[in-house]
Amino acid sequence: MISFDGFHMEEGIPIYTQIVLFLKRGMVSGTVISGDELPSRRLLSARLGVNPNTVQKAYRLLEEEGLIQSQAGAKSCVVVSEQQLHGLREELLEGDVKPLVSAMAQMGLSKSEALTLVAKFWPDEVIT
Amino acid sequence: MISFDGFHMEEGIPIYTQIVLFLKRGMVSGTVISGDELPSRRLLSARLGVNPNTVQKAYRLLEEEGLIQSQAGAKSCVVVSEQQLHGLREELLEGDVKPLVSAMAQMGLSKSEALTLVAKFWPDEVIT
Amino acid sequence: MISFDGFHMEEGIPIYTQIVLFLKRGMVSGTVISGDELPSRRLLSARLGVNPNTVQKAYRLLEEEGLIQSQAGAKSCVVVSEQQLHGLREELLEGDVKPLVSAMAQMGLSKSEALTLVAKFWPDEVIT
Amino acid sequence: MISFDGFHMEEGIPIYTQIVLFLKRGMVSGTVISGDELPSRRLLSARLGVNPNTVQKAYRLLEEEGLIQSQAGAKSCVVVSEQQLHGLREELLEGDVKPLVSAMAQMGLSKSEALTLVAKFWPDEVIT
DNA sequence: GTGGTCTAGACCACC
DNA sequence: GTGGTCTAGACCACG
Repeated sequence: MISFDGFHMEEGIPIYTQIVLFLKRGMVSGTVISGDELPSRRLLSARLGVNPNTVQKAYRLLEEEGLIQSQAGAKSCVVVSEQQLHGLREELLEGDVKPLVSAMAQMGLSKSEALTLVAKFWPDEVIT
Repeated sequence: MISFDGFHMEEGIPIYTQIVLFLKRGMVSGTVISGDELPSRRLLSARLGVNPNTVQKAYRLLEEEGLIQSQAGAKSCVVVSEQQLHGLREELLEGDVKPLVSAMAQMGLSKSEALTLVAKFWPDEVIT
Repeated sequence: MISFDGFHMEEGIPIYTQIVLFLKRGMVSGTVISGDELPSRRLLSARLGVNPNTVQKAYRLLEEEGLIQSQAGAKSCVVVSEQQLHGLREELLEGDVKPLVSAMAQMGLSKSEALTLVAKFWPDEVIT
Repeated sequence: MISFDGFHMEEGIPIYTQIVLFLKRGMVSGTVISGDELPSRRLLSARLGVNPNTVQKAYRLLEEEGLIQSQAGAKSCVVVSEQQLHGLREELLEGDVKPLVSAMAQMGLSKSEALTLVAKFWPDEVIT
């Protein structure tokens, strides 16, 4: 069962989009792999404090992309190919980094200032 | 008169929010300073291809934050204190960098991988 | 044992409702009479290709209307009085004919056009 | 502006389906013709006592069938070709008459009994 | 004022 | 218990 530890809601972005992104990022990072079971609509909606339909919409979008499979009465589970993973990685990096770079450039930051800032906000590396 | 060169719309974010952010970023970067005149609602809406009401909403929000002043029959203009600028800078950096760091960490990237990526996406420095 | 020959599912109407209607119509037509045994939930669900719970719900509704009787460990059977039959007939005819008449009137058909259409769709009379 | 006089809700059928059917029947009858304006989502939802989204769903389905056109900020209006009208007529008659015939046949009525019943329920012809 | 989207709660059929 | 659908209310961008 996929845990949603580390998930935190962000204002201004549709919740179902945040759920979709969280799972896609997990797939790219390898913490979410093919065969993993997704929490049910009810369980996750209770966990996140949102409506079951919001979770359902996220799952439906992922299913339309072919990243998960759902069957009535059975648990939904992840089914993602290596090829899809590669595409996902590109898609996510573009979507995350480009707006940041655009915003920082608009704020007049130089490349080195930007890198320093990102480094500053990066959480302390944990030795595991 | 403030130019909106470099402004480009992004899907999924309310347009008035994008206008507000563009102006705030300009203030932080120093390209938008106290006393600068804002284009009229009609002019800017035509320039951006959006509805005048959308521009109006952006201006209203900025005025409520005390960053611009509007008077009937006169051009709106920027009025931002040094103190406000400092707060703005923190607010914007937090809002831009934190989600990126969060997203990249979720994707399993290390700090150095993230920095390399940001550097890769940074536009070539222009000698002006 | 009541046969469900001639039963066919219709989309957009709850299945349990269709089962209830099928049996009520059989009672009105005389093909289902007091004392007739109903197929077990398991048997009928297999026969119709639906879930046993769906059959159970249909049987429960009929029992609440006093049209059938169920006893633990025994076959359910039909128990319907002459008075109930009369009421059923009115209820079903109203429920079936009124919407049709309403729909056809909305479509601008005259009474005679409507009758011709019904006649046209009526299956060929079978000599038995 | 299309009037919804004569519309009455029926239990057990999705409301948006009833709205779609009402309009389709109007098109077939000629009371709803190309160019007619539809009431706005808000107006009709208030008129019928339902949620604006329910009306919107009906309108969206009709638009996907190419029977009406919607534009943000403008009234939705009917655009239906002669060819579509012919197909609509067949579709509606099938959908209305077939279930009735099926139901009456299940109740053991003969063709002539059925016709008599339909005639009996038909509203008195009005001389206009 | 218009239509479009997001979030929400209840019900249904099914395992 | 599961996923799917219908109805509902608030917000957004737009004319």
